[in-house]
Amino acid sequence: MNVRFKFAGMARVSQEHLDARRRQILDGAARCFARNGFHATSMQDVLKEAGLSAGAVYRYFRSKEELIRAIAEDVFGTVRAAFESAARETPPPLPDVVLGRVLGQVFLGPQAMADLDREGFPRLVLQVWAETLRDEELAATLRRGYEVVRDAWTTLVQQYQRSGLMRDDVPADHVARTLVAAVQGFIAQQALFGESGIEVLEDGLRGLMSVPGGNIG
Amino acid sequence: MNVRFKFAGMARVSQEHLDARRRQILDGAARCFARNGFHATSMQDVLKEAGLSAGAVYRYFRSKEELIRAIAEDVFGTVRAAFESAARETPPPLPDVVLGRVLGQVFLGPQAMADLDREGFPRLVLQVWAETLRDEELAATLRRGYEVVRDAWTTLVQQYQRSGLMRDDVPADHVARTLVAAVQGFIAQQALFGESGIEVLEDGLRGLMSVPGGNIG
DNA sequence: TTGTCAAGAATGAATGTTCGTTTTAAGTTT
DNA sequence: AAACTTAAAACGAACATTCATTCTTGACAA
Repeated sequence: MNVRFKFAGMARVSQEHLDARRRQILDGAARCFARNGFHATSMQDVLKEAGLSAGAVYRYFRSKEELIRAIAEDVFGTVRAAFESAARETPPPLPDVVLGRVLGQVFLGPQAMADLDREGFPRLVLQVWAETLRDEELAATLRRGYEVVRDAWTTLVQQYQRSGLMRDDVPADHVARTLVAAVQGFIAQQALFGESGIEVLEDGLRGLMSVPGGNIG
Repeated sequence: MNVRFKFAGMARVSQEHLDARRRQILDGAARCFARNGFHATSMQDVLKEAGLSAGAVYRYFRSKEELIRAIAEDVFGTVRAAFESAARETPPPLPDVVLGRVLGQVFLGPQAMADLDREGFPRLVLQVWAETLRDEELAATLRRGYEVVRDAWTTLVQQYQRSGLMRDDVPADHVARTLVAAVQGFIAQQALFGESGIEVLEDGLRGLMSVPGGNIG
């Protein structure tokens, strides 16, 4: 390279190389963690899966906890992006279609976690949820993201209500939370009981949408 | 000694005492595990919480794994019982009511896990899900239980369909899975975002039930 | 009732192992 | 050869589990 000044500490390898190494570690770790959880996976498991030595990995992540957090935030980001992009569609499709879009994005979407196969990702989500219960910083991050998602979905539901598509005597954010819950539950089922098509949730919502009434309360 | 019959293994303390000790260990362990997860909880944490020594605990449970499995199966049982009893109600109430019953049972129900407070139980459920991904024996148990629940709920949905309450061009078991997913997702939300009333899910379903149409497909 | 005793129940310090992390030495690139 | 990265050995801490020991219980003799 024709750089004239070389400062002490100047990187010897390109930024792309550094980024690729980081991603190589994250991908290997994600595979391990999806398989065995964070705390039953040793750093040596991660090293082997990533094909690197301890020194290498500890150059990119100061500790196992930092690695776990990086993975968890990747997962948060992927899921959150799926929820947000589906809520932004105009005009808003009916709930069954919206939830189908979310799941499509989560499982196939713009490859934040490209390296994980379709069954790996839901497993990782469950591990991240469990870890979130132990790590107040992760919990705070998740809550912040969830608030944004819930607001977007509440707005979506209010559009249904204003257009007369949905009764407006139920709080919009209760409906929003329920839709989010359906997706979360479906992800849990994918992890626990194996893969199944997105149409399961779509059909399920269509069935529910055809039930008249419900108690006024 | 002129004792005529002395059986080896003759109980020195009452069966109630043994049962109470076992429960004391399970309750302490459940509190620890709900707080910190299975693998970030040491046996010494469990011992302290239960107020017993290592030897005492290892008399009742051969290993940490055996303790984890006992806890997990308690959790499975509690959730499964809630799903089953709600599905058995005749005549079947509308979906919003049925799901409300399930949640009521899970959070307040016949105290299988009496010792855990309301926020503790959903946390424990998430930890058990995560552990289930690592333990094929737990996974098999969960799948067996889930099949029974899904069958019961499919039957319930078929009753809706036969009575004309729900369109019958969607597979009943897809609707059943969706209802179960909504409950699972709600439990996850309880653990991750804090408590909220059962009426959130009830209202949410009522809102959805009032949406007409949905694509035929 | 009271005292005795064998066996079950409980203890907690000790054990060997495994973990995350650091250090050190060899290698690679420019 | 300088600048920097990687590999591998090594370390202390923490872990699950064991075991020699002490305490407790309840049947039975008197």
